[in-house]
Parts: sequence; C-alpha cells; structure tokens
Amino acid sequence: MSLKFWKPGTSLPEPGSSLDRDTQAEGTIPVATPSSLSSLSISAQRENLPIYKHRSKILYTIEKHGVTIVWLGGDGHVIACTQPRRVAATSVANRVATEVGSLLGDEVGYIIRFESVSSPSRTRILYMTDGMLFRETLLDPLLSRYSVIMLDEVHERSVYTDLLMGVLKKIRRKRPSLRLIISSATLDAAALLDYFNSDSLDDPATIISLEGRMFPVEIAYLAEPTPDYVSKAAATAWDINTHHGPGDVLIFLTGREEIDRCLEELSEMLGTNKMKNAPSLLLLPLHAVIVSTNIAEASVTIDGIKFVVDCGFVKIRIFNPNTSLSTLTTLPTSLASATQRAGRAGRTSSGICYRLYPQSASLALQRTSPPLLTHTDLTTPILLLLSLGFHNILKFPWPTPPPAENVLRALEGLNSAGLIGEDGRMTIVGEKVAEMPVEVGIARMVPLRVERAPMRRRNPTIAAMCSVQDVFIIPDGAPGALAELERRKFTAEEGDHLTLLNVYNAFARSHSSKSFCSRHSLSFRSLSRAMSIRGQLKKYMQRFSLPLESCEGDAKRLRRCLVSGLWRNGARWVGDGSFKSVRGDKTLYVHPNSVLFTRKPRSGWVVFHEMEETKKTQIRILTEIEPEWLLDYGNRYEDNKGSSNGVAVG
DNA sequence: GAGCACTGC
Repeated sequence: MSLKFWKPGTSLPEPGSSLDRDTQAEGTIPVATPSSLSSLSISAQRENLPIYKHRSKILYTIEKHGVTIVWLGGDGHVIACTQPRRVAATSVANRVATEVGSLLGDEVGYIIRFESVSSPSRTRILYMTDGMLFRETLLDPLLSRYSVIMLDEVHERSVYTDLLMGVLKKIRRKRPSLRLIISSATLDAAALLDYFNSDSLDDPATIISLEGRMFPVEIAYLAEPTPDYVSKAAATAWDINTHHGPGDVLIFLTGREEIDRCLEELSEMLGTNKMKNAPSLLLLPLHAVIVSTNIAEASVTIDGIKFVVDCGFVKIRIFNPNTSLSTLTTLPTSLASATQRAGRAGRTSSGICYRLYPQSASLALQRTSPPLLTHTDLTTPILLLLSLGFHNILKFPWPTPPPAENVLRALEGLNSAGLIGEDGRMTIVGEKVAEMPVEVGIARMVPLRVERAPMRRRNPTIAAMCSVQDVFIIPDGAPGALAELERRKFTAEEGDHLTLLNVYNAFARSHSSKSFCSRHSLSFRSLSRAMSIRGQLKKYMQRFSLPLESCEGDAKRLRRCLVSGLWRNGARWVGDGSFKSVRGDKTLYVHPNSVLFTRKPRSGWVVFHEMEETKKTQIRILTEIEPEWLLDYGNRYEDNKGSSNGVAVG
C-alpha cells in the first residue's frame, strides 16, 4: 500500500470535500502496514534527506489522514501536533508552512507559551508544545476543536506528554472519532500501541515509529572499562584528530565540571604538541571539538559531526519523596540515549561513535530512560489532574505509574498547603492555583484571595523572579570578580528575594534594556522571561479580582509574608557558612549565588525557596527572618489541623 | 569560599 501526498504549494482540501486532490500528488512514499492501519511504519531511510524532509513527509500523510477524519467525523477540524520543546514547535511549523505554501499563522501555525502565531478560524495544522495542549484540556476537557492529535517525540516521555497520554486515553472513550497518532523514535512503539488500544475502540490509535538515521554510524567500544572517562574522552578526541580525521568531534559528558576538565586536558595536549610537532596545530582550528552535556542529544543539533565520543553516563534529577529533596545523580544512559547520541555522528555523512565502556557493559543498559513522571516532584502534575476531575489519582491511566510514595507525598503537600481538603477534593484556592500556569510553589507566592495583612504582601514580581534561573551571569576568573561587584549594587541586606526584586525593578526602569543587562552582568533572557511571567501572573490576579498592591519600602511585611508560604523551609545558622533545617535537622549549605553566601544573617534564621542535593545539600534563594515568625505560621497551621504537633525550632 | 543535567506552563 502507498499513501500519496499532495503537491507543496496547493492548499488543503476543505472539510467534507472530496479527496480528488490526490491527483495532484507529486510522489508517493511507501507505507508498510503489517496488519492494519493501527501500526503504521514509515520508512524514510532509502532517501538521503535531512530530518526535516522526513518530518514534513510524515506530516503530509498526516494532513491527508486528518482531512479524511474531518470528512468522516465532522466534530472538529484542527490537527494538533505536539512537541516537548518550544523551538521544535516553531521550527517545524515554519518548515511545514513553507512546504505547503501557507503563510505561517494561516493554515499552518503554532502556539507556545507567550506566543501564538495561529488563526482560530483558519489554522488547520497547529504545532504546539505538549504543555500548551495539556493546558487546553483544563478549559476544554474533550479537546473538541481537534479531529486529529499527534503526539511527537513521545519517546522522550516528558511530563506533559505522559499526562496527555493518560487524558487522551479517557477522551477517546468519550470521543471515539478523535484520531490519535503517536510518534516515537524507539522500540517501545508496541507497548504504546497496547496502552492505547486496550480499550478496543473501532478506530485504533496509530503509532508511527520513525526509523531515523540517515547515514550509517559505526560503533566502537573500549576493550576494558576506564576509571576516568573524562581523561579517556580527551585522549580519544585527540586520537581521532591525529589519526582518523578530518571531521568534527562531539563529546558527551555529564556536567560543567567534567566539561571544563576535559577542555583543560585537550588544551594541555595541544600545548605539548605545539612544541614538538608544529603541523598538528593546524588541524584543530579547522575541525571543531565540541564538549557537551546531553543538551546535544535532542535539544541542540549540530550538523557536520563525524565522530561522537560518548562517556555512557547522564546526570538526572531524582526526587526523594521521603525527604522532599531532589538529588542530581550520575547514572548510566539508556540504550535509547546511547543510540540517539551515536546518531549525532550520522547527520551529514557516515560516522563513528566511540563508547567509553566495554561492549559487555552495553548489554546491561536499560532499554529506555525512565519517564520523568516516575522520578519528579508530583505536586504540580497531581493538582492539574485533580483539576481535570481525576479524583482517584491512583487510578489515573498512567502510561508508566509513578511510585505510590511520590503520589502520596504530593497529596500530603497539597493538603498541608490548603490546596486540597482532607477528602482529597480541591479547595477554592486550590482551583485558582491549578489555573495559574506556573508551578504550585510559585503560584502560592501570588495573592489569590483578599487577605489580611501581611499575607496581602504576596508579590508576583518575586514569584516571577523565583521561577527563572541564572539571573546573574558570573563567569570564571577576573570577569567573574567584576560581575560580582555589579551584583552587589542590587544586594538587599535581607536576602535574595528582595535582591531579586531590586534587580527586576531596575530592569523595568531601564525599559527592558539589553545594554543595561550586559553592563550589570545580568541575563537579558532570564529577565525578559520573568517579565512575561509576571505579566501572566498579574492577568490571573485581575481575573480573580485582586488588586496589585505595591510593597515598596515595606521589606519587613514582605519578609513576614514570605514566611507564610515558606515556613516549612526554615533553617538556623550553625556556623562555617552552614545551616540546619528546621524540619529533619539536616545540614544545609548556602548556594554560592546567594547574597547570604558570604555572611551570617543577623538573626541567625532564614527561609529558603528550594534545596537540592549535589555533592552536598544546598539551599537557594534565602531571606533572613525572625524565628518567632516561623512559630507563628507553624502553630497557625497546626491549629488549623487540630493537631498537637508543634514546630521544632529549638 | 565555590557551582548548575534537561524541559515545560
């Protein structure tokens, strides 16, 4: 069987029209259908085309598919295609618009947070981030304006893609005419097919698995395991360059520290060889060596790589429900990740991937990486599911169920924050928090009801600044010292929350000036993002009819208000730059980016926004407080619960 | 006196 795709440049058929435009097709692509339409495998391997070409071909068939469904179903007419990342949504939309001869935002458009290039009446194919489509289910639980929904890059198992899969499974029971297309790059397509088709609906879901690589990549393993993959990576890159070049090299390591060390070792080798063998110096400037984390695995693509050096490890963040602490841990990659990394060597010609582990070790690798939902804090996802009406969370059709402790911990946290009641149902404040497009911890920093002072001082600017990262740019060495001096200009004695507020206000006064940011060593990107988020938060406050009050010159009230949300995150100074947590009596270290990194708070007490375990447990975004405030809020909470447990602050 | 894997609303 072969499906035709129509000529680029012609417009899409109207719903209900005949499909005679097939006659305009310029070519065909072979489609293997092993049993039925339920498993559609498109082979694009025979043509040496760049990935977008493959993508758009699939999209042609989906457009065709989609139009057919519209014609049959008639209860919607938009084809949605989700992507886990913003850039992917915009760039694929752009490419497809060009190829079908549509103006971007007309027949083909995209929607990502803060940015919509689409027309409600004219757009037929809508690319969007998975998070945006999930948000839409909160407003339209049956997603009734779509006739076809395609989830792309499902193998990445992002939080929103997994949530969408569960929700879509339920939607399809109520709207069997909705056509679902799942696109996954790995071998787990069969499992996904079972997941979706266990309901035995008449119209089964379609799983597309893209056999992607364009050029062959040879895999080479080490004969023996290496005790130091960073040195080995540098040595391998050097070896490639001197004996196997020419060709650009991409090295996968797990983090910044490793990357710095690897680059150092490479430059040392370059220095030594410069002395004794001048000609080899000419090779390096011509051929790049790129040392990267797994950002180069999917998010950033670099063309022209011929050699990949893969250390075989990845750093992931794992949430521990017992301590509510996230830990950054280095673990072996999955087989799927290793394949993905190797594939980076074959984008423009055939290549070689050097894996810095023995072949025997590759047999022990997990097939795929664990879905994010199984090792992340579920507080926000679960509130969203409750808001969608999944009251029995344990029965939600998770594509992969998270550990029960993680679910229980999230429910407990939501209850203690007053967002769900003892019966597990959402409170009025809980409903508002779910509506806000930020994490629960951030939404709670925003005023959500008319309150008495000092709770009234909840501040959307601070909330927005806490939800962006890397506001201060502090490079290594001498420029770092200068940047440090620039940062001091914004420092508030009271701590990081007020310092961030100062930075934001100065940025706003500069009319969001880029040069202001570079003069003061601030990230323009992060501050612009904070500004958009603040705007979004204010919009919700208006919707909830809450006035935005100014907290200028009222630092004390503002700090008290911070305690009302963060009293569980209290800590006491114990000397040598370290603190003890009020809960759990854990030793905490101040993150070097904090203004309290260099000095002891006068009262000896702080609250903090978040903690994370790397080599040691660090706390970020701290504010100095008075210890009685902790007791105040802790007792108030315990009174409300009617429990006798006080808060240990001794 | 020392650091932060990667997304998304």
